[in-house]
Amino acid sequence: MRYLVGMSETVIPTPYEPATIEPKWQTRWAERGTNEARLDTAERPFYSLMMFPYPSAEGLHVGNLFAFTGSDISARFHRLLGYDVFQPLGYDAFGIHSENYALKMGAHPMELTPKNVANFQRQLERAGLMVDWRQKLDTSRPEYYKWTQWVFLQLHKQGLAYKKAAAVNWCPSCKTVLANEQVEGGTCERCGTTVEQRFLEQWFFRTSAFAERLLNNLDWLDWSPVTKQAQRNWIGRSEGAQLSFRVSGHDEAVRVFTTRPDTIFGATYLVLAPEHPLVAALTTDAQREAVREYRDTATKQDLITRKSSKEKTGVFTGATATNPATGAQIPIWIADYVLMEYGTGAIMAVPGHDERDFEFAQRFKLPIVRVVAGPDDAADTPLGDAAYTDDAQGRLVNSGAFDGLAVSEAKRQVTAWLAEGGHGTAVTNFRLYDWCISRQRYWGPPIPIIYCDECGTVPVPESQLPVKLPFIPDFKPDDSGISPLARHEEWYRVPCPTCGKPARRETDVSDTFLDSAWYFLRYPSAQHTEVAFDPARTRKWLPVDSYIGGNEHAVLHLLYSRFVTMVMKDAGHIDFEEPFTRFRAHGMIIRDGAKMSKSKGNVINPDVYMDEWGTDAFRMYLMFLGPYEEGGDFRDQGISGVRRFLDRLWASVRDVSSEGTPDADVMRKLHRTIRKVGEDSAALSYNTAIAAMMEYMNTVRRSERTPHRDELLPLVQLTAPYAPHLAEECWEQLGHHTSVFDGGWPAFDPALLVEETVDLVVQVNGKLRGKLTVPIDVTQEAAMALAMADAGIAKHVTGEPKKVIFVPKRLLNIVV
RNA sequence: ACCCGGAUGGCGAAACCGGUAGACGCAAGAGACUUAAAAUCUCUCGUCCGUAAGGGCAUGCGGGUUCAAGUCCCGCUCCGGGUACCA
Repeated sequence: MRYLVGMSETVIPTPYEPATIEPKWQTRWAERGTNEARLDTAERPFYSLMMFPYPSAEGLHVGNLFAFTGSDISARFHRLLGYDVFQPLGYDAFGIHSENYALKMGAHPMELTPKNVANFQRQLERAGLMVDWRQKLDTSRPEYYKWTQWVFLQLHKQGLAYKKAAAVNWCPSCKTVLANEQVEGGTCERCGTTVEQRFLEQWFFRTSAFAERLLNNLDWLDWSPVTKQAQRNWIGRSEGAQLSFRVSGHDEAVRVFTTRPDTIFGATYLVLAPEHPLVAALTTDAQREAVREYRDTATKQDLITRKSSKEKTGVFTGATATNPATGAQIPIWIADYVLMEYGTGAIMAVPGHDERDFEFAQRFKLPIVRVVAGPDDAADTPLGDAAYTDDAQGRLVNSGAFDGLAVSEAKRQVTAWLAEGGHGTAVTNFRLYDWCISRQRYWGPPIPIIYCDECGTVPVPESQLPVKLPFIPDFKPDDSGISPLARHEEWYRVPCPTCGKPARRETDVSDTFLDSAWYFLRYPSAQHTEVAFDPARTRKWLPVDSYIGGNEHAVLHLLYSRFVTMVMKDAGHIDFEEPFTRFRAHGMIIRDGAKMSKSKGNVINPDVYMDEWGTDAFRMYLMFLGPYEEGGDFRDQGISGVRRFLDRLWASVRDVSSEGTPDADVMRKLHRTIRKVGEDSAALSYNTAIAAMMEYMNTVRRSERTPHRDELLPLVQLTAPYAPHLAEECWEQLGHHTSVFDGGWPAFDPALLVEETVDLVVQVNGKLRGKLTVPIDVTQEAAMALAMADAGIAKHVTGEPKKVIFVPKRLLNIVV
């Protein structure tokens, strides 16, 4: 350090003051349009997307900032690599979150939301993100939801939007229908109230028709494996057979889905879901009363009791069916452990080889037959107190001609045999169901449909969009189960667009997930008023090159976005069917080992930390506290280390000299650091990239010389994605007049990475006994000779070595 | 129950393909500077035995493979997330 406090020269070190330089650069970026992408003329477009927040009144959460910063670093890094990076951001402002908050505060969402958005905007601008704010979106603005409604109409046009009465999850507290995804363990995801069943006419999208395609494309998408796995599980493909059981004395057959057609010889009864349409027809007079009673309890019961009680219940219908394999008459039962929503709503029960059927059969004293034997079982080995479900080892028994076959082979042969006899076919079944998009709420885009007595269901003509959400003071839902809009005749009474006769609007609004299922298509064209997305812009920027977000959206948002994109492709609006080429799931920030929540009082207000430490230090700390894709534990003390690094960088840049030549050892370390930080930044290993920069900073300072300009300038560039304000300021200090982000990424010189010597580890019997500094290309013989010349090593080697393992550049292991 | 993750010093964490376990940072201790404190700088810092040299033990637990295991295999325990009677 050369702070000469004397008469001739006084250099007063300027301390690093984020409070001064951060606003300075934010203003300058805005003035110069630094963060704006060349939307029409970009040569190497790179679309960097982060999940947009819903603007809560609490303001920006650290979790948001953690997510955004990680994406921002990736975007800035790509820009430095020479890409034209477009990084937009907006607000997912519609939806139950916002509406519930307004209800709680006694405010109106139409007034509250803009305030929350403004607050978020203020916080986000502080965060120093490289966002092109010209393209900002707000899903609750008519300019946006006009096109959300347009998206609905495209689906409707293709027959992919339909209406049906469905049992829905009804939250008596939120007074609304919930998607299955919003129900957690039978309770409302938002308020924890026990969910009930109700029947309502709902709009659905045919997501299930895309199940196979949604599944197959996962094979080639560059996504985080965890996210792909979550989607695969959600789509839930299973192969099996659909089989028919003829009902004795009736024309009907009961169709069942099974993944174990090989066990049909052990099917000793059938079970229908209580809601199954055949129940009434099959039930015998003697059983009618018992069945009616059971059915009533089951269907009226709320979902939590029905699904959480493991105890099996059911009732006999009095009817029997023929097992097509054995010819036996088997009883038909109804039980609520069979779900109407999955498969055919009916099963063949094989108690010997299915745990649930086993339990049920025991309870109701139904016959249990073994048709699969394990390697240690004989055909008549009793099953004991559990079903035998091992399909990898089992072989068929008591199954006529199929005895002895392994399960997988038996599945094929039995299915073929049954198909020949006209009893069924092989089918693939999916767990994925259609997406219910109706919400009986206020704060969402009205579904653009009109009901006319003459013309039926009429889509609102595109020219009449948007169907504006009116300002109504009584937006609160009530338990009538209808939308608040249905109380406003002046709004819903409209002439039919086709015949002009009096008609009425659909009063439901659509699910928030529809808003976010296409927003990435809108960003590049956010200012276009005539189209949802401009064809040229879309061709240039989409699909998204990099999408980073939380894995909590693995199955809903990401799946719906993929679905909508496929539909748009099929409709000819775009020429790709997968919206996100690369997706990475980031981790979650916890505090003191627990998720942050208001009730635990461990919530972090980013403003406080940005005030105290500066935005750059806060950003960098968030990235340093753990692996980005795993998250980490937030600790207040941890920030000081990152801030110290920035202080040191600042001080070194102040001290820098252009005279003389840089230190050769420092330069070697520098080039290794450039390579490491580049690789780690690309891989989202931000914590180790930062560690490498710190290490290099230490090297520079420990050389105890005035740092040379060439030693520090590249470090400033490496730091830029992480601490953009500081980097800009240092870059300017070092004599530049344009943005550091237009200065490129430093290249490393491979020649400087070549090592001449290496530390060779010497082990005796696998134990570390010494280290030798040897030429990089040392031979085994030479290394051995050097090792034996080292007394500390030689004393462990008694007699002739039995074996010597030599790994060049790494180690020598002498086995005695 | 099932499907994913994860478990490494006092703490957050590193460790490419099996090859020096603990990089980087926090906290702590000692020292320098200071009237003093803060800040800054330097050093120490897994653990046990030993004055030291040196040696033993250590990556949730128990086995195994290997010259060599945090890393691979088998069997568990605990924690986090997701799904949940999916036939």
